[in-house]
Amino acid sequence: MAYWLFKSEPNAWSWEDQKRKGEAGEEWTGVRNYQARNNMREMKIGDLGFFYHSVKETSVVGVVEVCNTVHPDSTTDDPRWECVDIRAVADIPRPVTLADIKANPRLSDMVLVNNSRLSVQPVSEQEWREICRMGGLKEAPKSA
DNA sequence: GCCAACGTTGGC
DNA sequence: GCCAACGTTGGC
Repeated sequence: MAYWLFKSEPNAWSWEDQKRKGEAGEEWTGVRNYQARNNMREMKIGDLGFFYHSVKETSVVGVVEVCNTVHPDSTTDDPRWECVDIRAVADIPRPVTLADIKANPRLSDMVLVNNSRLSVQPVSEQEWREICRMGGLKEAPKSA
């Protein structure tokens, strides 16, 4: 069971859009970066992730679950690009901003802080619990 | 809107 | 295989 973080610019694909897809979830398309793709290759059904709004809000706003392992990205014919499917699991009661994360020494090793351009990134269990706590989630959501 | 950081492309 | 040029991302 691993933890991840998915970044999206809300103008392109927002947490609201993701929630609208409900239980069925949606393909996480559009990744054109090898490192991010390789992270998706590692994902298993039931892995949990944070949904992060980049650019405008710069905050963690939701929790998602991986509901389909990696497969070709339907938005391109280029066989190099693959993606997983994710579905919304829970709102973060109090969104955790990038400023909050940067201000927390326990999170100083987060990829989000040190490699801001990687759009799909791993999150350690400690980081996962800390952000859940900061966001007002009493306990980290369990996967179905 | 600017710019730093990073990734990719392509000439040599 | 190196590196300059270019494009994109994303924080501020």
